[in-house]
Amino acid sequence: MKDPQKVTVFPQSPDVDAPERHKEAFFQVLASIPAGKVTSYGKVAELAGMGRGARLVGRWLGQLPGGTRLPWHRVLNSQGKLSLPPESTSGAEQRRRLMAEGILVRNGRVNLRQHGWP
DNA sequence: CTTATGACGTGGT
DNA sequence: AACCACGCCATAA
Repeated sequence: MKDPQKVTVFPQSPDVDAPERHKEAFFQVLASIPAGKVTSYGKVAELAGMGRGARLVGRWLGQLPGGTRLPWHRVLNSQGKLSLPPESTSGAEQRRRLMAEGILVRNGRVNLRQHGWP
């Protein structure tokens, strides 16, 4: 328990600190995506036990600090397409990083058959 | 309290 | 492949 104050006396209280666990799991999953591989927002959510939290994963990725070491660039949509605008700074950076890991990006998309993880 | 808004996903045209 | 309509869900307005 992170905060003893939140330990409720009500047996059926809502799980109020689920978001904290989710974020924790989210970081762990993100950090475990191997170089040279990619996964999807939905898959990250699933692996982190967030259910249908794909959009939330996207939000959190966008909030990562600029200098993070976490491989945010290895997360694409379920079709293997980069969701970041290709002309944007971050979009170009994502493409650059993927290519640098030996992942071919053609028309803003990568081959999941080849680089999909898990 | 309602609407709008997404680094989303799925299913149908 | 491209588009669209919904569903989803936390946040913002």
